[in-house]
Amino acid sequence: MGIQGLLPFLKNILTPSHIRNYRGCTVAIDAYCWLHKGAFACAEKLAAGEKTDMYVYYCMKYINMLLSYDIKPILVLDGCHLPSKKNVEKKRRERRELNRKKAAQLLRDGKRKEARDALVQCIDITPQMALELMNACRDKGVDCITAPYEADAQLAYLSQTGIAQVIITEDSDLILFGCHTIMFKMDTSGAGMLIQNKDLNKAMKLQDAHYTFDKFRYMCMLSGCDYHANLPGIGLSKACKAMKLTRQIDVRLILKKIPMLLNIRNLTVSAEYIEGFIRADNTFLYQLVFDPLSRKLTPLNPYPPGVKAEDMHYAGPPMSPDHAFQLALGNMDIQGNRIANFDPAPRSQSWINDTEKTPYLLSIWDPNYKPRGQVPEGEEPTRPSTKGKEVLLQAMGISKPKANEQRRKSEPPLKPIKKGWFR
DNA sequence: GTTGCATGCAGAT
DNA sequence: TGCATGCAAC
Ligand SMILES: [Mn+2]
Repeated sequence: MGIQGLLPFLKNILTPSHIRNYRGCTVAIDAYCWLHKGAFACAEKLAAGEKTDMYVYYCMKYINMLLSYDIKPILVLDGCHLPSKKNVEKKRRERRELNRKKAAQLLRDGKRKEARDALVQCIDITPQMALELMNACRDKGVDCITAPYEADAQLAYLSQTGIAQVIITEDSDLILFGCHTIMFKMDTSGAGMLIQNKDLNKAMKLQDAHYTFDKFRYMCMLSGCDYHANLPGIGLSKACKAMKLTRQIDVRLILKKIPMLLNIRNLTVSAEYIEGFIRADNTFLYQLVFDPLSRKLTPLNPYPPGVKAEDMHYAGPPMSPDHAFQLALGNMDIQGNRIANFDPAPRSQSWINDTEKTPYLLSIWDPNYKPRGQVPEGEEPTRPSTKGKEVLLQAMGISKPKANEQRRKSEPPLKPIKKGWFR
């Protein structure tokens, strides 16, 4: 459910943009956003259990648009359920169940229109539906990766490692996870609203010297997040005020001072609240993700000294490397059943000609793949200006290059990757 | 002004 | 997977 009211809170730094500004770049997609919207196009059939692939076509409409702008899409899907999110998932299940019953009653009353509206609210995206979309994408040479846990953290990892220059989502949580550049509300034409991590201090109206990304994240968490409730009566505005008033950096001390900072007498911050807050913070910082290059599980950010994955089961219980890899490829469902036999190896044959100069256009599973890196200062890139569509498609193993295509010289390297440089 | 909660909604004909 | 909006209450 993200952070309630965060996007309106950030309206000052949300800028209209178009995905064509990222020609030649890689864009990672929060696939379940599209899947859920696409499922509305065929809600009756899905609810009735009939076969339909209308939701696949809905998503491919976006994919094809991205390809038409010479953009390399990476589809990112949600994986296993996160212990930290137990409450939220329970709420969602109850909501779907409520709507299922409501639909049945309305149908008995003969109110077909209302019944359909309720029915629409109880459909769920199954792993089989996600697999159908992955197959359709792979037929077009589009990379897919299933996160070990939340797609949120996986997308942030792709952003921070310079694999993806833009993240496409509808979920405000992605901002807290530390993505550099996010496009919200992108329509089928490619228009959307862009937000950049480097602008967050402006939204809080804090000077650079006093701003830290930690403060921003604490502000959001104080107003309530999927992993932890807010303090009663505290929303984004008051949380922002509190974070502006303190120069403290210790989370525990900040939390204890909240009633004083906001001058709220009958507000107590229990020890349980503080410990829950820290677990939630660790879930944002250290949730397990899958690194496609090393093909291993890794925390989104490096653990502090002395901390191990076993210490943070709530941020994703560790799983075996092979399990994580097969899950990432979409070959294994979250229960551990084998559901496909996709082998990324053959794709490395698409390593030809100009892809030596653009290894970031290869499949992320290709041994020769290299991330493109960060766009300097988070600006919308103007390079490469006219790299032909043929190069991208060719690199992705789709079409042949034109015989007399004019070639640009190799581009200067972009800013090297430096994880966490913005903190 | 800010929060809390209930309600409606996402596509396509 | 999520957001927007309206309105009552503090
Ligand atoms: Mn989320």
